[in-house]
Amino acid sequence: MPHTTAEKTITSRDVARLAGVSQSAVSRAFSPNSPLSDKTRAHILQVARELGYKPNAIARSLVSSQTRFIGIVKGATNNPMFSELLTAITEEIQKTNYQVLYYESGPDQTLDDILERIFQYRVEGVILLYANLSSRITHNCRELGIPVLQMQRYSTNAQANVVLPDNERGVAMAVDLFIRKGYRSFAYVAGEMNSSSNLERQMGFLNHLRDCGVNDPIVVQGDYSYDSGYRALQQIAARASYPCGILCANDLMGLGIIDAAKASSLRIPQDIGVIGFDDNFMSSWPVYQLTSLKQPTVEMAKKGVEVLFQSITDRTLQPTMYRYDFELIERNSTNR
Amino acid sequence: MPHTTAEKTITSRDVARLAGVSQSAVSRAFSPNSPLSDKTRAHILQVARELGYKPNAIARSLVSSQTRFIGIVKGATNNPMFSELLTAITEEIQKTNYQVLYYESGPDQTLDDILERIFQYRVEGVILLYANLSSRITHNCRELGIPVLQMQRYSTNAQANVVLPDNERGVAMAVDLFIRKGYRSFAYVAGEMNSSSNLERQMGFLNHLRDCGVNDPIVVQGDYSYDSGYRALQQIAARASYPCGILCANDLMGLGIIDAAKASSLRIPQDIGVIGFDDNFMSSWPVYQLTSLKQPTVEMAKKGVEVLFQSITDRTLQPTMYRYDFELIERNSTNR
DNA sequence: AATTGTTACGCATACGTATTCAAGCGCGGT
DNA sequence: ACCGCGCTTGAATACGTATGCGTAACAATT
Repeated sequence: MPHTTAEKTITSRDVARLAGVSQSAVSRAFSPNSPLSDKTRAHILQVARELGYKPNAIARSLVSSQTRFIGIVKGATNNPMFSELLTAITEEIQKTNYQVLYYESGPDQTLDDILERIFQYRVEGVILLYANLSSRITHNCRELGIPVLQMQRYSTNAQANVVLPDNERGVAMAVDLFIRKGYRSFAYVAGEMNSSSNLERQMGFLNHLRDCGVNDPIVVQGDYSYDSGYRALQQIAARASYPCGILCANDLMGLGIIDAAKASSLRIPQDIGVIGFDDNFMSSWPVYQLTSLKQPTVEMAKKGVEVLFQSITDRTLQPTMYRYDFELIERNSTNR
Repeated sequence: MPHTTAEKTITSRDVARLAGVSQSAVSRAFSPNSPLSDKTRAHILQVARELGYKPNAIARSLVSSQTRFIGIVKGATNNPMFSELLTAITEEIQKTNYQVLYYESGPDQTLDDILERIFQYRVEGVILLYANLSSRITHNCRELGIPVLQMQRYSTNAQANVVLPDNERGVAMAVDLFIRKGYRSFAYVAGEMNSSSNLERQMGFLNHLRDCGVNDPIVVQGDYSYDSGYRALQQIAARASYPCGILCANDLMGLGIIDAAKASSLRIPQDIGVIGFDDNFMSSWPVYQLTSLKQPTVEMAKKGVEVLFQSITDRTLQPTMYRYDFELIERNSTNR
């Protein structure tokens, strides 16, 4: 398609002509470590500014075969923690000279389309921001030699860098707190079944309880949503003995539990104690005061980006996994 | 920097050689409307698949001077509505053959950096996703002829396309509901002062109240946060007569109001009625049941993207503004 | 003054694709 | 048999930049 505007784009040649130097000099003027005398560099930059010249990153990408694109693919979720992560990761990438190509992954069918874009735009690294999707993107990216970072998702056959919380130690902290506070019966409200976080948390919870001599915790299937937490309480109430410690695979369900408990005139924290994951901003609100296991999201974002860049720089590097400790934020929901 | 991997990148020439055609034929094979016999096209695509060839979008951009990038700049906020908007807009763009370059705008100093990236990567259109930042990006983009879409933010000198809710009619609906339900005194909890949404809502509320013969509503300054809403109630309680209808510039503050009211043993909706904006997902939770003015975010995202693309296609087009009606979601917080 | 070492800079080319132009081809109409 | 037309295709070029290589300029050393 032809240019519809009459404006001519200003190239390094235009600057060169006006500055009385060669095009290469202009190019070097914009590459800090290129050999060029301070004097001419200053002159060129001056002329460039007057002309309103901006280097064309696309052309640069073509010749250097470095696009400086990082693809971020985020799954559908309304858990605010993923938005937090997105923000933290993006800010981290913005500190470098890389750009974020952002993709929203809806139902599975869209994955092929996203993959196509990632390949065609020669994205140098991919960050996966969801806990419960297939690992197809990881697979295909690896096939093409594109380094991958998975946040919040464990892979056994991981050909990807992985940054996630230490769920096992997290649930241990939760169990210990429950026991220390005198809760004697236990329940787990599960998140989506194909979520690796949920799997680890559920297994860890049951295992650690067994180690503590508890063999019959109630397990209710939820789906990470507030509503599923709300409904879960009714199932728990039907079978629980009190005081009962309820661990939820995320905060949203924990908040649902609390509201349902109030509606059932179960007392928190006397009759039931609740612990969630992720420390959503709502959890600190006075009506909730939900005890939560908080991930060091900013720290994890930093590490993830760092590791991904290492993989990009050194393509022979083996993918690695980093576990981060939760911080247990004690609030009223366990304050017996 | 030289390639660190030994893998050679596969180009259209490689495909051409193996398929026994010219490079131009390969190029045409991947452009649906280019003249090429079905037979050779099929053959080329077949060979391309075998070789694992993917067209290089960067090179394509260079020659066609169409990057197919849309820049999205999102402001710092933890209002979930902006995440919703981001999702909706991104999905809409993904239906086209454009890519999203995503930027997170922190404090004002980062704007220059973001602008630099937008220009250097030859972004074809920019979407601004915040209500309370300066219009510097809009200005600079217009100078360079880049079309801009502002969501949620009105500009008087708007050289930008603008999509936002009809705040005036929204507050009118709120006032009418309050009056119909019998609230006789009124208060407004303001959002950040440099937010255009807040300005319109505040002015509209006061004006429409005056039209209804109410001249002395209480106005409390908040900052869109839950906490500021919580604190606002105390100031309102000190001066209000009951029943009092409180309009909040967003839901988060409304939720704060509700929690604070409960703590002060003020009854909702008998003593005070609360209406917020944006219908956050928390607002429908049973403990809150906050009446809210909901924006048709998906519809607005669609229109915004559509308008932006029109501006990109026809650069002579004058920027336009679109107002969308709120939907009043009545819940218990006004159910006197 | 001659030599060496160092820095500054221009020339030419390459990156991978889209597109213009012209050529080749088959085919039907006069 | 000739011309003209539509359809395919290839050759050549352009997009805007980075960079290897060679040379010129200049400083430092003998």
